[in-house]
Amino acid sequence: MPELPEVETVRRGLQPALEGQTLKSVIVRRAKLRIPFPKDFARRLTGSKVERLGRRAKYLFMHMQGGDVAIIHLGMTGHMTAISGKAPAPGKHDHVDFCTTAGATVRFNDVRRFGLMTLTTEEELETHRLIKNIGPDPLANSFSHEVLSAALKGRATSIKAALLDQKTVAGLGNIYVSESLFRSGISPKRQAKSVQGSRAEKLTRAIQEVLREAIEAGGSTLKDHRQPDGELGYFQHHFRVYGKDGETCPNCDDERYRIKKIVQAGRSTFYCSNCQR
DNA sequence: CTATCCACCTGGCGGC
DNA sequence: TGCCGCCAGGTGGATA
Repeated sequence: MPELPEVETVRRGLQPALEGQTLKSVIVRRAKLRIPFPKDFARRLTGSKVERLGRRAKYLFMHMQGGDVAIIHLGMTGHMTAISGKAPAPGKHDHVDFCTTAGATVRFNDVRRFGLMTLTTEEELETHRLIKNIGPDPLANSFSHEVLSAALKGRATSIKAALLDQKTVAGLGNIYVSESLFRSGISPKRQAKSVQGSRAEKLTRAIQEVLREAIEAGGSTLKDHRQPDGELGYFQHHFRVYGKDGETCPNCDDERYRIKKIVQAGRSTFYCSNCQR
């Protein structure tokens, strides 16, 4: 499911069930997702209070009283559901339950198991191996077109590949890269280093707009994504190019340039060759 | 450093 | 109905 807007939607949706609550039990039903759980994962979290939920790019953080931080990534198909009252029997892909003393259960489900959970501390969060190399979060105050231009400078790879690379900007995935490039009129095939000046400004604006609108819409539900209350996201209805190959472009509407689907770095890209240069 | 390929997993869909 | 290949919102390690 999850690019930045979906993860942010999950964070917001889990706040009522978790923030300020004490974990009565943590049940891990599978020792390993993408990476093994720390052996003391459940023990260290049990009995602690969740101070707040944070997010950096596609990573969700559970900041615990006492200084521990649980790092959670949803991979491709991970989602989290907040259940009030008695939780139903876990299904095949319900890998973890966080149960609070207030009687709520937050359940992590991940069909493909590309997600991960691990533990660190406040002091070591910024230097954690999963976190230390990722680039700026595009919705953070520190992000700007200057930061983006600098990250793209000198890079011969395509702008599509550069934006998917979490070291450039952290949080975009396959959907929102295509949508951002469309909104800024930039071809996904253009060399990253040529996106400078006004192009970088337009792209920065487009990225921020797309992400904000998507969060507002509860993210995009293609298959797996659900908000923690079970609601679907509905930003997929606002896609302009993603998954729309063969349709006419919503901008130029010119029959001669229908939305194209190409493969870059092994991933599909959707764009209009007329509007994006 | 870069680019490419591949592995990690499961499930849904289309074609035969 | 079954089998097969392909595809999917992500990431990171190996390789050249």
